Amino acid sequence: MQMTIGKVAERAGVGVETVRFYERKGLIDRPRRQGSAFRHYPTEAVQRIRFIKRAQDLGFTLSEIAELLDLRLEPGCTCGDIKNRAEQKAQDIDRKVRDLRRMKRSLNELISACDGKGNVDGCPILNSLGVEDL
Amino acid sequence: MQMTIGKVAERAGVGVETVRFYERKGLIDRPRRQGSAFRHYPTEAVQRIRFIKRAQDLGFTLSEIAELLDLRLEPGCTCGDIKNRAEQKAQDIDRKVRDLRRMKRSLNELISACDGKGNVDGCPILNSLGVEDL
DNA sequence: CTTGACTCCGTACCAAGGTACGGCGTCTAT
DNA sequence: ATAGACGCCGTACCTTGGTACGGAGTCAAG
Repeated sequence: MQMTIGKVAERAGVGVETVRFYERKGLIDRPRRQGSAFRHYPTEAVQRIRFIKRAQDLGFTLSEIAELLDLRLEPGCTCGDIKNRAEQKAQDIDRKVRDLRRMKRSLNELISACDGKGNVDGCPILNSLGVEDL
Repeated sequence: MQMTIGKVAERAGVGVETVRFYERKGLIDRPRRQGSAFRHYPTEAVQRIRFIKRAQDLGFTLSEIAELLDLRLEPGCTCGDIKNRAEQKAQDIDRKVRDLRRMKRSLNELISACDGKGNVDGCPILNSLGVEDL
C-alpha cells in the first residue's frame, strides 16, 4: 500500500515540506518512484516520521536521531550502544535543568530585593545588573 | 575618556563585531564620531555591554534586554514594571524546567527498560519509539 | 613617508528545524 | 479533454546571537 508524499505527511501529522526536508537530511530513505516522478512511500515511512517526532520529544536533535537510526543498522551494534545515547541525553537534560535553576535562583534574588514600588531610578533589579552606570 | 571600539570590546570582554552587532540591534547608543569616521565611546558603553551580558546570563533574550533598557526610559515606568518582566522570565524558566523534567522521566523509563545487553533487534528503547515498524 | 594596527561598511555565513514560493509537470474525475 | 488538486525541484527565507570577510580608510609611531 503505497502513498504519495501528501498522504504520508498527513498520516504522520507533519507538512509535506517537512517530509522532503527529512529526506534531504537523510532521516528518511528516498522512496522509489515507480515510473512517475512522484515519491511512493510504504506505510513504514509514516512510522519512521513518528519515530523521529517521538525522539524529538525526548530531546534528541535531528542529527542525533539520524545517528540512532544509522547506529542500529551497523553490524555489531548492541542494545547497550543505544542505551548509552539515551543516558547521554539524560545527562544533557540534567545539565540544562541545573543551568536553568541557577538562573532562576539569581533572578529570584533580584525579584525579592525589589518591592515593586516607586519609580524606575534606583530599581534594585536594574541596579544589580549595573544599570546605574549607563 | 573616550575609547575606540576595540578598547570597549576588550574591556567588556566581547568581540568588536559583537559591539557593532549590539549597536545594529539598538542595544547600544550609536556613539559620536568626533570628526573622524571612528566610533568614540564613553566608559558607560562598557557598563552597558556588561549589563547586556549579565541579563543574558539570567535568561533574557537580546530583544527582551532591549525592552528592559527602553522601558526604564519611558516616563511613568515604575520599578514594578521591571519586576514584572523578571517574574515573567522566572515563569518562562519554570516552564522550561518542567518540560525538561518531563522529557527526562520518559527517557528514564526507556533506559530502565533496557538491560543494555544483546543486539539491537528488540532493544526496548528503539522499540518504544516505534522502530520495529521501520 | 611608510608600515602596521586599527577601523569602516555591507554582506555573507553558521547552527537547527523547518516554512514558503514559483513555475512547472502529472494525475484523476467529470 | 480539461480543470483542479496534487507533486516536482531548487532556492530563499525565518529566528537567535553572533562570527567572518574583503576592500577600503585612518591613525600613530618611527
